[in-house]
Amino acid sequence: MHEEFSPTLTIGRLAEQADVGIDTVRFYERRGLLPKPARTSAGYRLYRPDMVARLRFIRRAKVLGFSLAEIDTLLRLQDAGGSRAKVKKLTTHKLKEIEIKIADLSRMQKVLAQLASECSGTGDINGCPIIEALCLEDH
Amino acid sequence: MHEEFSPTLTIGRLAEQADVGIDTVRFYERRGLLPKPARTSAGYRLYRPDMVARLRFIRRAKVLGFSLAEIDTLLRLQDAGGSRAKVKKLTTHKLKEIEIKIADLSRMQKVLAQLASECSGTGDINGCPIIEALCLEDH
DNA sequence: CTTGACTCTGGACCTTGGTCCAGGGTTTAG
DNA sequence: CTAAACCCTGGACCAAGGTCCAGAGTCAAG
Repeated sequence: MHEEFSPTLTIGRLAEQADVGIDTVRFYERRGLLPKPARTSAGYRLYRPDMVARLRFIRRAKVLGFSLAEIDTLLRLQDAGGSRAKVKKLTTHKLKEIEIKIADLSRMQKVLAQLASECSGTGDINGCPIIEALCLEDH
Repeated sequence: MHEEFSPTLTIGRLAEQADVGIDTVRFYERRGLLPKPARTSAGYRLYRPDMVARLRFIRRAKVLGFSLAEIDTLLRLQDAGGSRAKVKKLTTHKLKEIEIKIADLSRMQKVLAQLASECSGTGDINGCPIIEALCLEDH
Protein backbone atom coordinates (compact mmCIF):
# COMPACT_ATOMS: atom_id res chain seq x y z
CA MET A 1 0.00 0.00 0.00
CA HIS A 2 1.61 3.19 -1.20
CA GLU A 3 1.24 6.20 1.03
CA GLU A 4 -0.65 8.02 -1.71
CA PHE A 5 -4.15 9.33 -1.69
CA SER A 6 -6.50 6.43 -1.33
CA PRO A 7 -10.26 6.76 -1.06
CA THR A 8 -10.41 3.75 1.19
CA LEU A 9 -9.21 3.06 4.69
CA THR A 10 -7.81 -0.02 6.29
CA ILE A 11 -9.46 -1.05 9.51
CA GLY A 12 -6.66 0.45 11.56
CA ARG A 13 -6.97 3.85 9.95
CA LEU A 14 -10.73 3.79 10.19
CA ALA A 15 -10.55 2.93 13.87
CA GLU A 16 -8.02 5.68 14.40
CA GLN A 17 -10.08 8.31 12.59
CA ALA A 18 -13.23 7.37 14.43
CA ASP A 19 -11.42 6.97 17.70
CA VAL A 20 -12.60 3.47 18.48
CA GLY A 21 -10.73 0.19 18.83
CA ILE A 22 -10.05 -2.09 15.89
CA ASP A 23 -11.83 -4.89 17.67
CA THR A 24 -14.80 -2.62 18.13
CA VAL A 25 -15.04 -2.07 14.37
CA ARG A 26 -15.06 -5.80 13.75
CA PHE A 27 -17.56 -6.23 16.57
CA TYR A 28 -19.91 -3.67 15.03
CA GLU A 29 -19.59 -5.44 11.72
CA ARG A 30 -20.67 -8.71 13.33
CA ARG A 31 -23.55 -6.89 14.97
CA GLY A 32 -24.63 -5.53 11.60
CA LEU A 33 -24.04 -1.88 12.51
CA LEU A 34 -21.40 -1.57 9.83
CA PRO A 35 -21.91 -3.04 6.37
CA LYS A 36 -19.50 -5.73 5.30
CA PRO A 37 -16.69 -3.86 3.65
CA ALA A 38 -14.85 -4.61 0.43
CA ARG A 39 -11.71 -6.66 0.78
CA THR A 40 -8.29 -6.61 -0.80
CA SER A 41 -7.12 -9.77 -2.52
CA ALA A 42 -5.37 -10.63 0.72
CA GLY A 43 -8.60 -10.32 2.64
CA TYR A 44 -7.96 -6.95 4.28
CA ARG A 45 -11.05 -4.85 4.90
CA LEU A 46 -11.29 -1.63 2.89
CA TYR A 47 -13.63 1.07 4.11
CA ARG A 48 -15.12 4.03 2.36
CA PRO A 49 -14.37 7.28 4.20
CA ASP A 50 -18.02 7.76 5.13
CA MET A 51 -17.72 4.86 7.53
CA VAL A 52 -15.88 7.26 9.81
CA ALA A 53 -19.06 9.29 10.08
CA ARG A 54 -21.06 6.16 10.70
CA LEU A 55 -18.84 5.17 13.57
CA ARG A 56 -19.11 8.64 15.04
CA PHE A 57 -22.86 8.47 14.69
CA ILE A 58 -22.78 5.29 16.74
CA ARG A 59 -20.61 6.93 19.36
CA ARG A 60 -22.85 9.93 19.75
CA ALA A 61 -25.97 7.83 19.91
CA LYS A 62 -24.36 5.77 22.66
CA VAL A 63 -23.56 8.89 24.63
CA LEU A 64 -27.23 9.79 24.45
CA GLY A 65 -28.12 6.44 25.96
CA PHE A 66 -29.14 4.39 22.95
CA SER A 67 -28.25 0.71 23.03
CA LEU A 68 -26.50 -0.87 20.08
CA ALA A 69 -29.76 -2.57 19.12
CA GLU A 70 -31.49 0.80 19.02
CA ILE A 71 -28.63 2.36 17.13
CA ASP A 72 -28.94 -0.48 14.67
CA THR A 73 -32.58 0.43 14.17
CA LEU A 74 -31.68 4.07 13.72
CA LEU A 75 -29.03 3.24 11.15
CA ARG A 76 -31.36 0.97 9.23
CA LEU A 77 -33.98 3.69 9.15
CA GLN A 78 -31.34 5.99 7.77
CA ASP A 79 -30.12 3.46 5.22
CA ALA A 80 -33.61 2.58 4.09
CA GLY A 81 -35.00 6.10 4.15
CA GLY A 82 -37.40 5.41 7.01
CA SER A 83 -39.92 7.82 8.40
CA ARG A 84 -39.18 10.61 10.78
CA ALA A 85 -42.00 9.32 12.95
CA LYS A 86 -40.08 6.17 13.78
CA VAL A 87 -37.00 8.12 14.75
CA LYS A 88 -39.04 10.37 16.96
CA LYS A 89 -40.81 7.45 18.55
CA LEU A 90 -37.50 5.82 19.44
CA THR A 91 -36.33 9.10 20.87
CA THR A 92 -39.34 9.74 23.04
CA HIS A 93 -39.26 6.15 24.22
CA LYS A 94 -35.64 6.55 25.24
CA LEU A 95 -36.57 9.76 26.95
CA LYS A 96 -39.15 7.93 29.00
CA GLU A 97 -36.63 5.29 30.00
CA ILE A 98 -34.26 7.99 31.11
CA GLU A 99 -36.97 9.67 33.12
CA ILE A 100 -37.76 6.41 34.85
CA LYS A 101 -34.11 5.84 35.67
CA ILE A 102 -33.79 9.33 37.06
CA ALA A 103 -36.88 8.80 39.17
CA ASP A 104 -35.50 5.52 40.53
CA LEU A 105 -32.16 7.08 41.33
CA SER A 106 -33.81 10.07 42.92
CA ARG A 107 -35.73 7.81 45.24
CA MET A 108 -32.55 6.03 46.27
CA GLN A 109 -30.82 9.34 46.67
CA LYS A 110 -33.53 10.64 48.92
CA VAL A 111 -33.46 7.64 51.20
CA LEU A 112 -29.69 7.43 51.37
CA ALA A 113 -29.31 11.15 51.99
CA GLN A 114 -31.78 10.93 54.82
CA LEU A 115 -30.00 7.96 56.34
CA ALA A 116 -26.58 9.54 55.94
CA SER A 117 -27.81 12.65 57.70
CA GLU A 118 -29.17 10.57 60.57
CA CYS A 119 -25.92 8.69 61.05
CA SER A 120 -23.34 10.38 63.19
CA GLY A 121 -20.54 8.37 61.67
CA THR A 122 -19.04 7.74 65.07
CA GLY A 123 -19.25 4.85 67.44
CA ASP A 124 -19.77 1.21 66.72
CA ILE A 125 -22.25 -0.34 64.41
CA ASN A 126 -24.89 -1.13 67.01
CA GLY A 127 -27.68 1.31 66.63
CA CYS A 128 -26.38 2.69 63.34
CA PRO A 129 -29.46 4.15 61.67
CA ILE A 130 -28.35 3.04 58.24
CA ILE A 131 -28.00 -0.57 59.28
CA GLU A 132 -31.21 -0.39 61.27
CA ALA A 133 -33.07 0.88 58.24
CA LEU A 134 -31.82 -2.04 56.19
CA CYS A 135 -32.95 -4.42 58.92
CA LEU A 136 -36.48 -3.08 58.97
CA GLU A 137 -39.39 -5.24 57.92
CA ASP A 138 -40.75 -4.64 54.47
CA HIS A 139 -43.22 -1.82 54.48
CA MET B 1 -39.68 -33.96 58.12
CA HIS B 2 -42.75 -33.67 60.28
CA GLU B 3 -44.89 -30.63 59.87
CA GLU B 4 -44.21 -29.63 63.45
CA PHE B 5 -42.55 -26.55 64.79
CA SER B 6 -38.99 -26.54 63.68
CA PRO B 7 -36.56 -23.72 64.38
CA THR B 8 -34.82 -24.31 61.07
CA LEU B 9 -35.86 -23.83 57.49
CA THR B 10 -35.10 -25.80 54.38
CA ILE B 11 -33.81 -23.78 51.49
CA GLY B 12 -37.20 -23.77 49.83
CA ARG B 13 -38.96 -22.36 52.86
CA LEU B 14 -36.25 -19.80 53.41
CA ALA B 15 -36.48 -18.67 49.82
CA GLU B 16 -40.23 -18.48 50.09
CA GLN B 17 -40.18 -16.45 53.31
CA ALA B 18 -37.60 -14.04 51.97
CA ASP B 19 -39.24 -13.90 48.56
CA VAL B 20 -36.18 -14.79 46.53
CA GLY B 21 -35.39 -17.76 44.31
CA ILE B 22 -33.84 -20.94 45.64
CA ASP B 23 -30.99 -20.55 43.20
CA THR B 24 -30.45 -17.06 44.47
CA VAL B 25 -29.98 -18.35 48.01
CA ARG B 26 -27.36 -20.80 46.82
CA PHE B 27 -25.78 -18.08 44.72
CA TYR B 28 -25.51 -15.76 47.72
CA GLU B 29 -23.95 -18.57 49.70
CA ARG B 30 -21.29 -19.01 47.02
CA ARG B 31 -20.73 -15.25 47.07
CA GLY B 32 -20.26 -15.33 50.81
CA LEU B 33 -23.30 -13.19 51.60
CA LEU B 34 -24.90 -16.02 53.50
CA PRO B 35 -22.92 -18.18 55.89
CA LYS B 36 -22.67 -21.85 55.06
CA PRO B 37 -25.66 -23.41 56.75
CA ALA B 38 -25.87 -26.59 58.79
CA ARG B 39 -26.82 -29.70 56.88
CA THR B 40 -29.03 -32.68 57.56
CA SER B 41 -27.44 -36.09 57.33
CA ALA B 42 -28.73 -36.23 53.77
CA GLY B 43 -26.97 -33.00 52.92
CA TYR B 44 -29.99 -30.69 52.95
CA ARG B 45 -29.27 -27.14 54.03
CA LEU B 46 -30.88 -26.05 57.29
CA TYR B 47 -31.24 -22.36 58.00
CA ARG B 48 -31.82 -20.50 61.20
CA PRO B 49 -34.86 -18.20 60.97
CA ASP B 50 -32.71 -15.07 61.17
CA MET B 51 -31.44 -15.83 57.70
CA VAL B 52 -34.78 -14.57 56.45
CA ALA B 53 -33.89 -11.15 57.84
CA ARG B 54 -30.46 -11.36 56.29
CA LEU B 55 -31.94 -12.03 52.88
CA ARG B 56 -34.33 -9.14 53.27
CA PHE B 57 -31.44 -6.93 54.29
CA ILE B 58 -29.76 -7.84 51.04
CA ARG B 59 -32.90 -7.09 49.09
CA ARG B 60 -33.37 -3.69 50.64
CA ALA B 61 -29.74 -2.77 50.16
CA LYS B 62 -30.03 -3.73 46.50
CA VAL B 63 -33.07 -1.52 46.10
CA LEU B 64 -31.00 1.35 47.45
CA GLY B 65 -28.40 0.72 44.78
CA PHE B 66 -25.72 -1.22 46.62
CA SER B 67 -23.91 -3.90 44.65
CA LEU B 68 -23.56 -7.38 46.06
CA ALA B 69 -19.91 -6.66 46.79
CA GLU B 70 -20.91 -3.61 48.80
CA ILE B 71 -23.65 -5.50 50.57
CA ASP B 72 -21.07 -8.11 51.43
CA THR B 73 -18.98 -5.40 53.05
CA LEU B 74 -21.98 -4.11 54.94
CA LEU B 75 -22.86 -7.56 56.22
CA ARG B 76 -19.29 -8.24 57.29
CA LEU B 77 -19.22 -4.98 59.18
CA GLN B 78 -22.39 -6.03 60.88
CA ASP B 79 -21.12 -9.52 61.64
CA ALA B 80 -17.80 -8.26 62.94
CA GLY B 81 -19.17 -5.27 64.81
CA GLY B 82 -17.48 -2.73 62.54
CA SER B 83 -17.53 0.99 62.99
CA ARG B 84 -20.36 3.26 62.10
CA ALA B 85 -17.88 5.42 60.22
CA LYS B 86 -17.33 2.70 57.62
CA VAL B 87 -21.02 2.27 57.07
CA LYS B 88 -21.48 5.96 56.63
CA LYS B 89 -18.55 6.21 54.26
CA LEU B 90 -20.00 3.49 52.05
CA THR B 91 -23.33 5.29 52.09
CA THR B 92 -21.99 8.70 51.16
CA HIS B 93 -19.88 7.13 48.45
CA LYS B 94 -22.92 5.43 47.02
CA LEU B 95 -24.74 8.71 47.25
CA LYS B 96 -22.04 10.34 45.14
CA GLU B 97 -22.29 7.62 42.52
CA ILE B 98 -26.01 8.12 42.36
CA GLU B 99 -25.58 11.84 41.96
CA ILE B 100 -23.17 11.30 39.10
CA LYS B 101 -25.58 8.92 37.39
CA ILE B 102 -28.41 11.39 37.77
CA ALA B 103 -26.25 14.13 36.31
CA ASP B 104 -25.34 11.95 33.32
CA LEU B 105 -28.92 11.00 32.71
CA SER B 106 -30.06 14.58 33.06
CA ARG B 107 -27.64 15.64 30.38
CA MET B 108 -28.95 12.96 28.05
CA GLN B 109 -32.49 13.92 28.91
CA LYS B 110 -31.87 17.52 28.12
CA VAL B 111 -30.38 16.82 24.71
CA LEU B 112 -33.00 14.27 23.76
CA ALA B 113 -35.87 16.44 24.92
CA GLN B 114 -34.53 19.30 22.83
CA LEU B 115 -34.16 17.08 19.78
CA ALA B 116 -37.58 15.54 20.21
CA SER B 117 -39.12 18.97 20.42
CA GLU B 118 -37.37 20.01 17.23
CA CYS B 119 -38.55 16.99 15.31
CA SER B 120 -41.99 17.27 13.75
CA GLY B 121 -42.36 13.51 13.60
CA THR B 122 -43.73 13.72 10.10
CA GLY B 123 -42.15 13.28 6.71
CA ASP B 124 -39.22 11.18 5.71
CA ILE B 125 -35.94 10.87 7.42
CA ASN B 126 -34.04 13.38 5.32
CA GLY B 127 -33.57 16.49 7.33
CA CYS B 128 -34.73 14.89 10.56
CA PRO B 129 -33.15 17.02 13.27
CA ILE B 130 -32.50 14.02 15.48
CA ILE B 131 -30.58 12.18 12.80
CA GLU B 132 -28.81 15.34 11.79
CA ALA B 133 -27.67 15.92 15.34
CA LEU B 134 -26.21 12.46 15.48
CA CYS B 135 -24.39 13.08 12.20
CA LEU B 136 -22.77 16.26 13.43
CA GLU B 137 -19.02 16.50 13.80
CA ASP B 138 -17.70 16.15 17.31
CA HIS B 139 -17.74 19.47 19.05
C1' DC C 1 -44.87 -48.91 47.56
C1' DT C 2 -45.29 -45.38 44.62
C1' DT C 3 -45.73 -40.79 43.31
C1' DG C 4 -44.75 -36.15 43.51
C1' DA C 5 -42.40 -32.59 45.70
C1' DC C 6 -38.23 -31.33 47.42
C1' DT C 7 -33.11 -31.11 47.49
C1' DC C 8 -28.23 -31.90 45.99
C1' DT C 9 -23.99 -30.77 42.74
C1' DG C 10 -21.44 -28.62 39.11
C1' DG C 11 -21.47 -26.21 35.36
C1' DA C 12 -23.60 -23.89 31.39
C1' DC C 13 -26.13 -19.96 30.00
C1' DC C 14 -28.14 -15.10 29.76
C1' DT C 15 -27.48 -9.84 28.85
C1' DT C 16 -24.43 -5.76 27.03
C1' DG C 17 -20.54 -3.96 24.86
C1' DG C 18 -16.80 -4.92 24.02
C1' DT C 19 -11.52 -6.74 24.74
C1' DC C 20 -7.91 -10.01 24.14
C1' DC C 21 -5.57 -13.98 22.42
C1' DA C 22 -3.13 -17.51 19.48
C1' DG C 23 -1.46 -18.62 15.41
C1' DG C 24 -1.22 -17.48 11.26
C1' DG C 25 -0.54 -14.22 6.59
C1' DT C 26 0.74 -9.38 4.47
C1' DT C 27 2.86 -5.12 3.76
C1' DT C 28 6.10 -1.55 4.33
C1' DA C 29 10.33 0.86 5.87
C1' DG C 30 15.12 0.71 5.91
C1' DC D 1 16.02 -9.13 2.61
C1' DT D 2 14.34 -8.64 7.04
C1' DA D 3 11.99 -6.87 10.85
C1' DA D 4 8.28 -4.14 12.42
C1' DA D 5 3.79 -3.13 11.96
C1' DC D 6 -0.31 -4.36 10.21
C1' DC D 7 -4.21 -7.57 9.25
C1' DC D 8 -6.96 -12.12 9.36
C1' DT D 9 -10.09 -15.75 11.95
C1' DG D 10 -12.56 -17.90 15.64
C1' DG D 11 -13.27 -18.20 20.05
C1' DA D 12 -12.48 -17.22 24.98
C1' DC D 13 -13.11 -13.89 28.52
C1' DC D 14 -14.74 -9.73 31.55
C1' DA D 15 -18.35 -7.48 34.75
C1' DA D 16 -23.11 -8.34 37.48
C1' DG D 17 -26.52 -10.88 39.14
C1' DG D 18 -28.51 -14.25 38.64
C1' DT D 19 -31.23 -18.46 36.14
C1' DC D 20 -31.57 -23.03 34.46
C1' DC D 21 -30.30 -27.68 33.64
C1' DA D 22 -29.27 -32.80 34.07
C1' DG D 23 -28.91 -36.50 36.74
C1' DA D 24 -29.21 -38.17 41.13
C1' DG D 25 -30.78 -38.67 45.97
C1' DT D 26 -34.51 -37.82 49.75
C1' DC D 27 -38.83 -37.31 51.97
C1' DA D 28 -43.87 -37.20 52.96
C1' DA D 29 -48.52 -38.47 51.73
C1' DG D 30 -51.89 -41.84 50.25
